[in-house]
Amino acid sequence: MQLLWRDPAAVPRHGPRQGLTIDQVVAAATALADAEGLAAVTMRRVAAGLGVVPTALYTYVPGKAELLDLMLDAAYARMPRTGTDGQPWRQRVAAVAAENRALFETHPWAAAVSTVRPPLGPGLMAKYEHELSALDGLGLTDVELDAALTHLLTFVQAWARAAADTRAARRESAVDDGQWWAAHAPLLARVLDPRAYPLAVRAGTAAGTAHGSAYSPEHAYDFGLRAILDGFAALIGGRG
Amino acid sequence: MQLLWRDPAAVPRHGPRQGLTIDQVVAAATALADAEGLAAVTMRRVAAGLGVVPTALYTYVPGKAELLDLMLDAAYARMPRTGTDGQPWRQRVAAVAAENRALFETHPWAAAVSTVRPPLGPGLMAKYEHELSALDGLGLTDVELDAALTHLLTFVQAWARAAADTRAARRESAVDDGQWWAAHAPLLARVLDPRAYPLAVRAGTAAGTAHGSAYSPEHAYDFGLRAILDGFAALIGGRG
DNA sequence: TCTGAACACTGTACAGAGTACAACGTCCAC
DNA sequence: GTGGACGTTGTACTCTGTACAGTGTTCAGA
Repeated sequence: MQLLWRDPAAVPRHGPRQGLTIDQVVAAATALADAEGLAAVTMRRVAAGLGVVPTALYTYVPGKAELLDLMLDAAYARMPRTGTDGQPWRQRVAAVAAENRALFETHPWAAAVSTVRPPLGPGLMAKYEHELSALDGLGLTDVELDAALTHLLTFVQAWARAAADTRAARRESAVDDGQWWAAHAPLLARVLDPRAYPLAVRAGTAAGTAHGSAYSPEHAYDFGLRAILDGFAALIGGRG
Repeated sequence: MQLLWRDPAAVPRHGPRQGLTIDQVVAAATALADAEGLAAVTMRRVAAGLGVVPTALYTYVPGKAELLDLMLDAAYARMPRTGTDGQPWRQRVAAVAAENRALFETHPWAAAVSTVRPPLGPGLMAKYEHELSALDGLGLTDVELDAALTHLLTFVQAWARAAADTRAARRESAVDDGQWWAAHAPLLARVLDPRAYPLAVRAGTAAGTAHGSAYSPEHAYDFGLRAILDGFAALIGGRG
């Protein structure tokens, strides 16, 4: 908490000066995560990138978990915030979703870090304030405001995780979808009996041929966002 | 794949008989995950529970990832499936959500394992077939059917992850919400200026006092499920 | 019935993770 | 000037997944 807000009360008076700053540590870790994924962010590698021994980082940060918190709050702080005053509410909410989607596209690791007991820092606060403003003025109660935003953000994060997993699976399996299908076709043909699973085979085939693969992040995002907007519309409209 | 379907073509003819079965291995790993969480599922501990050396497991399973796939498919297969024929569609869909919620409550680890390129085994197929049937007959296209189910399941899984994280945070932080709040109150009061973050402070306070904590899984589930059902209603109704 | 290949299982080993701990050197307040 | 506080380092520990060589067991074919 003190770290997140860069509390001046936490800086010591005695001793040698620190050779680095917290922001340098956070920036190095973020660069590593952007380039090679969250798994590459080890204390050893972050330290090596800064020309320092691993345990030296522990004077800047109590542990790895706190470092991740700082990375996330800093990423929140850097998010571009679109001005959508005067636009219809559906566009405003869609813009919030798009901003979060963009965050997860520039920082795929951000979708993977846990967000409960979130990093209550300046970046998150600014983000929260901005996103609430997009939902304000629709006649929702404060509690509904918070719940609606939480619902929207949960969706975008879950989608981003799925999309990232899809990319990762595609990359690391070294076989593309066609080869994978070809390799498993004999067993699947024997086992996926349309008589045993009529709906599943029908819907699965339809989705697969429509999207070109079993799961299409693009289609899932469009469908999900539309469903959420319709759900909000019912909540607003139901009030008259 | 062959493992998931217990393909008889994969059993060898020569050599000594195996002292265990795949199902025993999967059951031991599942019991461990249920009791102590996914992090406790290490090859060493699973092996120890079976009275065997860690590397012996590699004759049953190519690696840890495949073991998790098997655990998940087995859990899917064991899910109780409610019969909801004849009920209104909102109840049918709510029942699907409740079944998945129950899965994540008996097996919290299931929410944490990645589900893209999912374990295409008998358990998943039976689950998929059953859940599609709850959404069938509403006039949706096959592609919409799949997308709607994916959307619903994504929500329940994301919710379950958040709920599990909430429980974990509560447990391991050793301080309850009141103590945490008291410890950080001075800094927060200095830093959370209502003039800087008017909406955030207002909505955050409202949500916090309404639920007794910053995030209420129960409320998030009710709100989210309702929003999703309303979204589906718009999709169905918009067709006439 | 005997033999060789196939296989299950064991023990050892390795690289890499987070971080605790003691030692060393630098700087400020008195 | 000096004592104590602090930054940084090197070493070490436990734990992870799993590769690899070795040992013993079992079955198919001669």
